[in-house]
Amino acid sequence: MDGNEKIPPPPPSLLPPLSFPPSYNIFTPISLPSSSSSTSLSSSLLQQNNNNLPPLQLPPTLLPDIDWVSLLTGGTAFPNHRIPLSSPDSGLATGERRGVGDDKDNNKLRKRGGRSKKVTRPRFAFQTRSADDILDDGYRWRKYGQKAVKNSAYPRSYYRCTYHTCNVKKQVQRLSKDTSIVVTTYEGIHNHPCEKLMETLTPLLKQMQFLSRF
DNA sequence: CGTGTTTGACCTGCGC
DNA sequence: GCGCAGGTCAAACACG
Repeated sequence: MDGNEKIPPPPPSLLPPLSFPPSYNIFTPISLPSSSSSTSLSSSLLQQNNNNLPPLQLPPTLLPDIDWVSLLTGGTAFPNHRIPLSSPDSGLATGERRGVGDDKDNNKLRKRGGRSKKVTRPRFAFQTRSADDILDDGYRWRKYGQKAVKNSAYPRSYYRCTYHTCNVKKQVQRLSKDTSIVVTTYEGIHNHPCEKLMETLTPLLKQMQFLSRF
């Protein structure tokens, strides 16, 4: 892992198109409440969506400030919309359980499941108008749960990043009031580069390095 | 066989 | 204290 690699921030005009299927529209980030449990977070998020749905389909020029360096090195793409909910630590919410390997020593008392009392990881959400529930963000995700949500005809799906040292999770839920809108909530920050983006960018960066010698 | 999905059970926090 | 709702686990299963 070399998140310290010096990757120059590519100018937006040189950015490769993200590999979103044609059905995707531009996403709209949603500011999450700064201090709340995950429960109220979810409900307030839905409330916002139901009552005050911001207009989607932002033109590309109005994309929110995306921190491409952070994105490529394992950070979040939306620093201005990231809401740190508590002190930045290793990132596990209270009562949350990691994989078998890292909690067997001193966390035996932790039980599985349960709602997180305090979310200590940065969370950010955005809406996507899409026919597909899962948008290809370049990372690999493993689904670990699905739950029916009250007052919603559609279940909420829970995903975890499959990178072995990465504990980023995301929730995906389709709005019942507007079934064309998918709300994706990310929790945590990737500690590894986005493979797909790096694949796309590597030739570009090499070319830039080559050209910069002249 | 490795990887990812499905799904019922289990656990916890919160509101009443 | 109890019930509900949300979040997670893990065995079983599917698929390439």
